Formats: sequence, structure tokens, C-alpha cells
Amino acid sequence: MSAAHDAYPQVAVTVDLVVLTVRDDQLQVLTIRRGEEPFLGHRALPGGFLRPDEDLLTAAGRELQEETSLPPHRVHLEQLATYGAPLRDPRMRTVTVAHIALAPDLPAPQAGTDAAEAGWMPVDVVLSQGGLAFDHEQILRDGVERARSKLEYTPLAAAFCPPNFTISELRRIYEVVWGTELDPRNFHRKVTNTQGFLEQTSHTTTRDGGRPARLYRVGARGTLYPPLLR
Amino acid sequence: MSAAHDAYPQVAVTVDLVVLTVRDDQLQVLTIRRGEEPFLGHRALPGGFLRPDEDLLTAAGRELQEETSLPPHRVHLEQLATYGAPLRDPRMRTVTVAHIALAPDLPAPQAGTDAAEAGWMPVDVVLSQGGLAFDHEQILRDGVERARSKLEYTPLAAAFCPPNFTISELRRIYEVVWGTELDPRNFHRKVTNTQGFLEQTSHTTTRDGGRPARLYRVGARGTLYPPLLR
DNA sequence: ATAATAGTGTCTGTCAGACAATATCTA
DNA sequence: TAGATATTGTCTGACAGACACTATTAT
Repeated sequence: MSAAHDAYPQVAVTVDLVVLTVRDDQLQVLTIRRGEEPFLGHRALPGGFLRPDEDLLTAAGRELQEETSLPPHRVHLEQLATYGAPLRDPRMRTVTVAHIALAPDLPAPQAGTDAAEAGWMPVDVVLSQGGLAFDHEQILRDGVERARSKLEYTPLAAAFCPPNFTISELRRIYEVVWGTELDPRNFHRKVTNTQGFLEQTSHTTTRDGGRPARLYRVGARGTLYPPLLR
Repeated sequence: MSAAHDAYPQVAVTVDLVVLTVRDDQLQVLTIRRGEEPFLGHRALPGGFLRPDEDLLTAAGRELQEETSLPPHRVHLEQLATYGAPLRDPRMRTVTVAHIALAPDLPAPQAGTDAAEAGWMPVDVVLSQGGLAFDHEQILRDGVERARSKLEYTPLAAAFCPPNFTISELRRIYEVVWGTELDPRNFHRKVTNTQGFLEQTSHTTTRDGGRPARLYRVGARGTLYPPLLR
């Protein structure tokens, strides 16, 4: 980094969020409806300005709290990428640091405190009908692709699940996010043979019907080697 | 993104560069020596302020040109991550969008036009001796890790090579970047069997001694599936 | 001839994909 | 009982790791 020159104009820095969950066997994203210009009435990703004393991830976590009622420790949050095309915001020069958040499907309603009409929408629908404000469609595409690839080599699919889950439920996460079908038997063998990926609990459940399924929780391992294949 | 409020202070946005090459069988990084406070006299990654009409990648490419004499089309440049801890620059609030650049080992000397004492240094040396300005040590670590993982599933190792290269030369790139030894025979089989990874040329070379080696250039395929394993 | 590097072939264990059979619950 | 889902098991083909051999140059 070179020296600071007052000659160079400053820029407004924001954080935007691609909040993803799996609901009703669909990958869904949290959107808000904009209450002001530009893009008044359009849907957009939640976000806001970086505050003076905040780190980027801190700001993203704060926005996540303001926009949703998700318990922070249950949500995986990470930086995605930064977008700074000169005309991405017609009002002023902005650079936005986008993040992705992976959340379980919570029965609790989302508190639309700040943003009007916050709500889940299927990613397919949002992308096919278009109309997202700013460059948020590109950000959403990049975020979904990040989530898809992260599922390959991390245990992050569990971020979409309740604390204890069955292998079928975990498999359905993969199927929904990847848009593929997975062989239940091969999937079961794969995830249970990968040391540290899952930890058995002593409980079972019949919430999916049929024979009771053992409940698992996520293990200590942070990366999957070799990765799962789509 | 919410509305613009003048209440929120603005931030200086910079781009920083992790420029990597392979020289003398070592992974090396381009550093400059700072000519002013803070961190006067310390080594740092090259970088500079985002200009009003520039996109982020454009700014990174311009800085790369100013700091080096590398021909742009021979260098792979991509965004790495963004760093914005409130106190990362003691003078003012800055957010830096870091990029990585992978360059071939060029015989041409680097024109240290803007920055004093620009030069290649082995990554190992830089990281072990410390003393890099700002949070550039963390950025360097992240950049190296990105390069290592990208070599697994992209043909990006060729960005470290001349336009035409032998399989041995390509293998040595992998060995240097990953810090591992690879079986020459298995490596040869792997890369030649992966369709679209390499394209044969009609030429051979004896620059490495011994039997003439066929020269290859990069193929059209952008991703390697399945990936190479370290 | 010798040294050096390029390229091909073979064997073996592991694992993913495909598919069958058995287990344990609810209705 | 039937119906649903869970879990274990088997077979097979592809491939990675290990290692031996042949090919083509320079000196």
C-alpha cells in the first residue's frame, strides 16, 4: 500500500449478505424490498454501511442480526468477494464486501425490523425472474456457487441442519444445493467412513417415517479429504 | 445495501497485490521497501489507492503495471479477499482489496519506477523473518494458500511457465508451490490423460538436458475434474 | 559407453458407482 | 399385514501410488 493522498476521493464501503437456507426442499435466499431510490420497490440483498469501529465480518454479523432473528452461533458467516464497479450504485461511489451466511431452516419468523418485507425466496425464482437491485444478481450467483463448492470439501452442509440430524436429512441438503440426486447407500457409506466428519449421538428419530434413523452431530474435522463429488 | 447516509464516515479503499513467481526452484513474492511512514523502511506488498473511475480488478492491473514490467497478458490476476480491521492502518480507516497475481519467471528486470527497491524474495524467507508492513503477512499467507489450492483444480500452474513448457517444468512448479515431491511418471500420466488440460505442440526442447522433451501449451479446459492431489 | 532426462508399462490397493438384501418402525 | 425409511453388504471398473523398463539426446 502506498501513502495516503487526500487527492484520491474516498469511497463508501458497505457489506452485503447472501443468506441461504434450505426450506421445502429448495435452496432459498433472504431478500428485502427496497423502500427508497434507487431501485425503489425492487428486491435486494440485505446489507448496510460499514461503521467506523467495525471489522468487515463484524459488520456483516451485525447486519445479519438486524435483518433476521437467527441465533448467531447457528449461522456460518464468511466473506465472499468484493464488488466495486464505478457505476454499481448510481448515487455515489460504493464498494461492497459481500458475505455468505448459511442458516438452518428455523421455524421462527424473521423480524423485519429494519427492512420492509424481508423474506425467503427460492434462488431459482429470484435468478430466473431477475429484477434484483444493483449488481446483486451477480453477487447471488457467486454466493450460491461458493456454497455449492464449499459443500464438497467442508462439513458446511450441516450449517443448514438442526444441531442433531439424520443422514437422510444431510443428504437432502446436498441434493437440494447441488441440484443432483445422490445414492442413499453410497452417501451413507461415504460420510460415515470419513473420520471426524460426523459424530454419532445415542438418540434416534422417526420424524422422517420408517425405521428410526440415528441422529448425528457435526464432528471436529474442518475439511473433507478426499472431497465429496457432485 | 441500504440507503446512503452522510452520517456514516467514508473509508479509503486500496488494492494490494500478492505477486507470485517461481524462481530458482523457490516460490517468490514481489515486495517493495516503504519510503515513508508508517512502517518506513519495512518491506510491504505493492498496492495503491482505488481511483474514481476504476473497477477493482482494473486498479489491481494498473498497480501491477506500475510496479513491474510484466506483460499483462502473461499474468493471471484475480481477487483474493478484502481486509478492513479498523486499526490496520494507523493513519486512517482503510479497507484493502487484495489480489493475487501469478507470473512466469521473466528474465527482464523489474522496473522499480514508483516503488523503491522492488524485488523478488522467497516466500519462506519473508514469512519466517517477519516484519512486513500492515497486515501484509496475513495477506501473503492467504494468497499463498489460495495459489496452492488453485493448482489442484485449475490449469493455473502454467501461469508460472513460459508459453511452451515441458511436463517436467510444469511438475517442478507443482513441487515448488506445494512443497512436495511428485512421481514424474504418475504426474506425466495424470496430466496427459486429463482431456483439455494440455495441448501438444510439434516442437521439442533439450533445455533441461537428456532426451528431448515435448513442448506443451495450456489447453482450453478451465477446471480439472478430478483435481490433482498434493 | 555413460550420464541424464523423457516417456511407457505393470501391478496392487482403494474407492466410487450400481444394485440387493435385511432391519425396524407406523398404520 | 403392507409401506416406508434405515442400514449393511457385494460386485466391478477406474484410478492413484509404487516401481521397472525403454528411448533419445549430449559428452
